[in-house]
Amino acid sequence: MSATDPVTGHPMSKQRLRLWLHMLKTARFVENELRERMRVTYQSTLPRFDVMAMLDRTREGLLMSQLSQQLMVSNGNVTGIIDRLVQDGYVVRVSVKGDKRATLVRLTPKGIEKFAEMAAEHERWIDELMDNVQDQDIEHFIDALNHIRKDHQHD
Amino acid sequence: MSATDPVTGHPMSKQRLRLWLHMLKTARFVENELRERMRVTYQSTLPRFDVMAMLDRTREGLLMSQLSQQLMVSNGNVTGIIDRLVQDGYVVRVSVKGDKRATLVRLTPKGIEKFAEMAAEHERWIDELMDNVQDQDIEHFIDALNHIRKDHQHD
DNA sequence: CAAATATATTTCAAGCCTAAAATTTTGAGC
DNA sequence: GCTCAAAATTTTAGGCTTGAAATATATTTG
Repeated sequence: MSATDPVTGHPMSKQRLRLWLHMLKTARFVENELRERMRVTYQSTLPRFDVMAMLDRTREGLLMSQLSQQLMVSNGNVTGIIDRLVQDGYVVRVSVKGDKRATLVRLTPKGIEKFAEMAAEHERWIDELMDNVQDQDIEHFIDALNHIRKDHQHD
Repeated sequence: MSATDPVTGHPMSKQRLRLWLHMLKTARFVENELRERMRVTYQSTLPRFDVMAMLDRTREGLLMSQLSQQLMVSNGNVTGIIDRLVQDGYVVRVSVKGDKRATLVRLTPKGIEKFAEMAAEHERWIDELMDNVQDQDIEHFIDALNHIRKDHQHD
């Protein structure tokens, strides 16, 4: 039916499935930790943090469609998250002159300041959660991850 | 403040953050693909598949609390997913004699059959999505993943 | 045994997420 | 200018997810 591992004789698909399950479990573990810390420390969420991170990298602002594309989430989803960030005063919607359909979304000064604080803490959390991963491993690890998406995605 | 990489001079925390972002992106990509295929092919979802996979491994059934613990999701969450699986006739709730608080959850014959079909297809999907990952890499990859959870979790 | 505490589960409110439909605006082709 | 397809966004319905409160039962302790 398909390729088998020359050493173990197991089908490759079983190995890849095992890899995927481990990856899922690890990602879930880290995400659960980060979510909880975001909640307790900042009364915020990971999706909100992700959106703010994108906006922080492009201070001129981003279109709703650019946001959802970059974050790999649906359009409608971003609408709700931005609604709440606007309510909290971290983000503003700015109309795009020349195209009444589009909306530009930007961090407010308050949002920029808050994000800086959160990002620094977020980085410390990751550093702590991953303190078992040593530098020489990291590049190989990232290579392997990119390998998975190669041929499928173009970012 | 913290350790720096001897080669690049960058703080380790930046490297780890980069690793985490790549991992998140890759996991999200695979999950999005799988979700879509589950939806189109089986009119089902990944969370339902995960629950059925757990139940398939323990045919005598599992307690709600065991399910939520193993899957690393909340109690209330599992309640809803089981509700829908019961509606579809894939799962039954069985009362535990000797403890009226607890509920055992089991796959029905229909559920067992359906899961076998879905699992086979699921494995093929993973195999296809990860066809860039070769066998010699996989064990290192899994090691690195487990390294992250080490000292934090005990499963 | 009664009271308090712990355990198993469900319910609830709120946020996240998706696909699909609806809305509004833009841009081509006529 | 009109018509129609494409584009940007929001809305909607339904499922997933959480933490916290509620419910019911079991166990421990005084």
